[in-house]
Amino acid sequence: MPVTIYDIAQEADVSIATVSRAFNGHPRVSESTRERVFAVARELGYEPHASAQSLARKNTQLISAVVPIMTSAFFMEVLRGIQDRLDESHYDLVVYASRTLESVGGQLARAVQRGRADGLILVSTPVDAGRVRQIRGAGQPAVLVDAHHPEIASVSVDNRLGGVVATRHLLERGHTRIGLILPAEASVPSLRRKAGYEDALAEAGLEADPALVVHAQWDGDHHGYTRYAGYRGMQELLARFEGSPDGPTAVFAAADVLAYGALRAAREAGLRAPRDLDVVGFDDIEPSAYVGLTTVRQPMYEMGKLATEMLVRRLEDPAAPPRHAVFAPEIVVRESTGGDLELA
Amino acid sequence: MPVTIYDIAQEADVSIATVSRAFNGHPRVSESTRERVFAVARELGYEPHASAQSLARKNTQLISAVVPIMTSAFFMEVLRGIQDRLDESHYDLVVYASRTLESVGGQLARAVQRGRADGLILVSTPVDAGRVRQIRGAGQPAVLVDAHHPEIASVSVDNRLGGVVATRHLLERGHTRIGLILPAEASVPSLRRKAGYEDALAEAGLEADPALVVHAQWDGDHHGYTRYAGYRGMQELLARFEGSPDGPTAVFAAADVLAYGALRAAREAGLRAPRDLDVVGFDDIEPSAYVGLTTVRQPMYEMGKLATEMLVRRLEDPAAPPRHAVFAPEIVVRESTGGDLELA
DNA sequence: TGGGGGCTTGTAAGCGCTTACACGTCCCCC
DNA sequence: GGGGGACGTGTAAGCGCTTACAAGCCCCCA
Repeated sequence: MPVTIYDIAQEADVSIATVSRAFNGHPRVSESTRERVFAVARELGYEPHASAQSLARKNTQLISAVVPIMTSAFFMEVLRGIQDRLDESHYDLVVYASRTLESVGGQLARAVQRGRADGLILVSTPVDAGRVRQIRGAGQPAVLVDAHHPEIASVSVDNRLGGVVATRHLLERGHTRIGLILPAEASVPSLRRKAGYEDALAEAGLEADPALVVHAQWDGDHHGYTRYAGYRGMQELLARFEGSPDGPTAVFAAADVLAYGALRAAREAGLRAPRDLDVVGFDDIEPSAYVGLTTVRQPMYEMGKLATEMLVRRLEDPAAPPRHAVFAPEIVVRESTGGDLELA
Repeated sequence: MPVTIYDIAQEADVSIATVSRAFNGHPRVSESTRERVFAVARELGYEPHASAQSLARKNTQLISAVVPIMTSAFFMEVLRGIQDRLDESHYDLVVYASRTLESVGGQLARAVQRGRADGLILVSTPVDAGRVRQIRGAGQPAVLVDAHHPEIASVSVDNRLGGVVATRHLLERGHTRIGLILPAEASVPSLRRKAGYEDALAEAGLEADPALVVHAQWDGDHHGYTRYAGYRGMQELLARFEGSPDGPTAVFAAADVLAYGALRAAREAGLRAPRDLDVVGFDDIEPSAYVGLTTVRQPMYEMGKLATEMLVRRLEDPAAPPRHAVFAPEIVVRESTGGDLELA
């Protein structure tokens, strides 16, 4: 039989209220009683019952995170940040990793069920009016990561600036014919990156050539964010300029995974980065360091940490207004654009 | 104010018991009543309160997974398997990602708190007698992944066989001087892999040369499973045979991350795989496909899925005996030992 | 026509905790 | 010496559900 607060009360010869107070650090419990209660509890191996506490306290000490698995490597980093911040608190983390953007709705519904969790972190999930209603209806504070909505707190990166930074880097290396590989399904972040690409070109007095922009074929998975999509995208780009002298001498892929595929396609076509072609990605997920990909870094770990920080703060002080934090992305120059090898 | 079962009962003019029955699909509720209840519930936006249900039903519909973050890429795959199986059930997942093996104890304690979750999945976490007691004491079924203990159900890979397979592959490619890079902190899996390495050598009539085995210097992180450790390990291996003709012509790294570092060190020393040196890893985490690393594949996704399957089964039928599933690892030949490039 | 049985529903007792309110002590000070 | 606080503790009412038990109803058959 599991031992309950009643067993402790009886054994320590006090009421259950006192046991509860002792366990919750209530100031008005005499030192001697407290010690006796703890002694008995230790002896009997008592541990409060989480569900019972949740019901009585009206909070679960749980935070839920909803993430589309499409962002796996990205998500790992965000998760690390979340966990690290959570370790300093009393919250545990419930993860809803949906496989597709369509299933996010269902996951979200589970995440915001009454009495399930106290707060919500939504990663890389676009929110529309319906979602906002769903979230607000739940009455739990929420923070978006890698997404934005005026009514909900968020942590993201300046995607447009990221596009600018990537493109400028390529321009500085002397390129004027710069290809752009986007995911087929145009997400808001990818569109902002494209805008940055165009802005940087304009800044340099260059006109954007639509022929240099490809929306990488979507194979139905991960909403177009796959190596395969990047591979096909690069092939198409190369095919467009076959035999022409106007082909791209550099490529900006709107996500690292796309860049990996692009690099592969280039290699198969006999083009090596950076010898024959410069390639820049976006995200800086872990493998990028291994493969030496120059990329625009999103501080994923920090984003997860900050989002959690904001959420925990809101939980402690519900009156705190939602904030919108925007990180400035930085370029990490590696071999794919002639940078140095990295040590480790 | 949140709407409770009482509101529905009142509005639908039935007792709360009937509302509860209707929601739980109890057979003895008339069709008309059921419909009325649902109609009212939809109208009022009712949703059962998870904590209250947990308390009354004595189950939480939550499963907790404890993972050392050291296995991040590995864990991602396992997590995918867990999630996919969980999606078919009513369980949600609480993730305890500890940063070090030391902190696993604390995470475990939280995971098995009374009333927190119904079952437990422990990934890559060695369990000793104390842990077993901790787990059994919680009274919730548990399954280990990438670990083993006679008393607890588990899903793992035959690590010794993996070592054999990796080494045989190298032997078949004509190598006789095969280096072995292990993590500094000898874990059970890594020791089994080493045993396999030795067995395969013996099988080929070769004697294991201790000078070819290095325990990669530990930088305090991830328990020795880092690229940096592999990098230093490879450097040491090369240093040992500097100027000697007996140096290794191939290397088996007991984990992919170690192999990444080893490849880097080799490259810096002017050695390219597979031109000058063959390299085989272990795990087949995602980046290995990108970098073209030949490796021994652990079916991480399947392991996560099966572990969850076993756990859910135990939850449905507590009498079911714990099983021990062992997968046979397979080698995936890629460029680092002269294999083909992979498409995507 | 009366009694038994199957349906449907309600009553009420938990599940294990938290906490508002109240009560009794003891001490201090005027 | 009596009143007012502080302090420590107990009583009991929830928190929002589930479910055993019982009751009412209707129908059927002897």
